[in-house]
Amino acid sequence: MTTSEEDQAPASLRIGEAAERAGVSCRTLRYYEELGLLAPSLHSAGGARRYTEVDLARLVRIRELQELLGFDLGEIGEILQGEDQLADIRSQYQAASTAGRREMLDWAVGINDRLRTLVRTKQERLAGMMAELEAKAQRYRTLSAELTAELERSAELHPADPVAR
Amino acid sequence: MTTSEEDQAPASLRIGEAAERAGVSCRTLRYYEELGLLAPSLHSAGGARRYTEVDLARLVRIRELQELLGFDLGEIGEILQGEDQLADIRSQYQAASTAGRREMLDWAVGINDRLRTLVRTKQERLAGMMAELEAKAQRYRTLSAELTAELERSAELHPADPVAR
DNA sequence: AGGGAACCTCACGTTGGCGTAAACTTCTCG
DNA sequence: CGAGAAGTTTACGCCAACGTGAGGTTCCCT
Repeated sequence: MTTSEEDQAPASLRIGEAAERAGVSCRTLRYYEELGLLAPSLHSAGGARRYTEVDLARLVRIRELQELLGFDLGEIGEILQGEDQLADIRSQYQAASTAGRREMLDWAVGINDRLRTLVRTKQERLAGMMAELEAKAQRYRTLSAELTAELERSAELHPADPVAR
Repeated sequence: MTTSEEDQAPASLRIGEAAERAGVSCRTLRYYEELGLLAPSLHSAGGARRYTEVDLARLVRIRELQELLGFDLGEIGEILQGEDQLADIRSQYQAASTAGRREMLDWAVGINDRLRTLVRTKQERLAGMMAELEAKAQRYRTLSAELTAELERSAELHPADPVAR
């Protein structure tokens, strides 16, 4: 009956495992920590970093903001900060005044809006690019057919083609 | 009767105009030229760069490959190179042997396929991200409603609120 | 218990993609 | 035709985002 604990296993990963699963280097993880982007939620007795699945999810999030949306690590820090504050609100719901909560919420909503707009823009640009690429692919198919026809004509003119075996 | 000339006007832009229209700096244009990515198709008598609309389109293409797809300038060079060769095929159609043309065409098709796959992948990841963002936005709306309700309850308990004017 | 793999903290090195200053020439417009 | 704006080359500068040792500690497995 572990109903109230759900997934209590910390499932702690060492830095090498975490890095490999996210497709980055150990150095990158330590660098993110140095920038205050991602701190392992646990440490071994000897001081080795231990990452949870939650940490890993955050890492993946960072990489998406970086690679997909093209933010630099400073901007990513600001974005995550707002969300972290909101997470705090939910867990310690009494911590802030109503007005303070409203302020934080509005801030997070603002970021969310901007992100969604940015994603939409990227989606549209990508769609445009995809259209061009497909048009080009179509032209390539035409060209390829022409070349094949040319080759066959040439084969008819010179039917004797020495082929081994 | 300029039927056979169509758009003969070179519409040549100076480097500053070209840069501004593409949203980059002059230095960037010179740098791209240095890397062999983008050469102005014309020069003034004194040696000043003159860009055509075609050049500008190429510049926009470079920027899309860079910002949207995240290629570095070296990779972009390789991509453009294949397409340039193919453009050569079409204009000087006699220049290469049939086999040679087939080879170039296959190369360009390969690049096109890879690009389309990459764009598709990005589109899917962006869609996933958008879904998360919208889910989050929905949660925010719920939270906001709760806060508003809380505020109104508080207003009923303390109706006397001194307001100027 | 012991030994190799993995981890730790400095701290300096590297690379891409331009920014910027200097010294000079060219363009363009009144 | 003259002058200020814009362009040219050359060359050093700069920052983000890590890479790469060095030298030492810890983990973990048998």
